[in-house]
Amino acid sequence: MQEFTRINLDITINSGQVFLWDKIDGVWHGVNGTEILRVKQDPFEIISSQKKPSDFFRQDDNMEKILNKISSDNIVRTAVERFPGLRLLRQDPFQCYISFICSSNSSIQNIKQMLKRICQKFGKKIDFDGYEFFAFPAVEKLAKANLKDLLSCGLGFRAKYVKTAAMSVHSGALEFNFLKKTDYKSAKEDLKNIYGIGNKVADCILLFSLEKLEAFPIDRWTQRILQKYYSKKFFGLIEKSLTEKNYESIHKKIVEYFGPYAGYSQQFLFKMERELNKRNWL
DNA sequence: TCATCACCTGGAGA
DNA sequence: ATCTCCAGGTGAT
Repeated sequence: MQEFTRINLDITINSGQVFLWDKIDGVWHGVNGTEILRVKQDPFEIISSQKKPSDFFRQDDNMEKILNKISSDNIVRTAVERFPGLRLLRQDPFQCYISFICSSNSSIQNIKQMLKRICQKFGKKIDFDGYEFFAFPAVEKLAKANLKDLLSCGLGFRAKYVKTAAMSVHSGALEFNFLKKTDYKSAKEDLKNIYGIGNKVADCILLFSLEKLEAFPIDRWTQRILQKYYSKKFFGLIEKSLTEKNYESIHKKIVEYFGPYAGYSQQFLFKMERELNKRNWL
């Protein structure tokens, strides 16, 4: 196996993309929609509870080409050299959608807790690999959930977002399969019409579950990164607050500069900066 | 259009 | 111990 195709599970799973993964007896197990995945590092092996091949790790991406392309930027190249096994993931869209709605103004620990409780309360129990798991709930389950039950999962003010957002999917107002096919800009507009979704959350959903590799989520960390390493390149944009118009013009410049795989660039930069400022966020 | 603020909750630091 | 502050934002004013 070539070095650039080698996926590092620890690094990838601990890169802020997913929240429902645990290492059990040295083997990673995670919830992806209705399936449970069991993933071993060496030799690399993915087993799904649904006994179907999984493309969760985007094994179809041409990493040689992508890494080569994004490495034309020196900072990104450094990050790629440091974390060559980092990958974007291809998540179940509904789970990703709800996960990042829950992420607003919260910490990773807290997000994990909320999502775990949501699964336990609303998801189907699955026995797999000798362990007990809870799948991510069906759309209908969350769309019809009581606000009270959602609150008991620790969602707080996000409970109403989750309920409403699930209803939008259930009613057919929002269609993930359509968003996958349509272009970045219009998919993003559709997502942002959902109660509880702004620019940052929309970009996470687009990048992590809807095949939009040019999405570049800008949060506090990304802002810090842009200010630290790219203040000259994006002069006049990043020191302002992230207003609606400003976010859009930054993103435009970002795609101009980082290219069509800007989302991959973001993931590497993000990982490097988080690691640099490492505290207790695992 | 733009800045400020409240918001559930849990953990860290004073 | 109790309090304040803040965390990978969003919506309302």
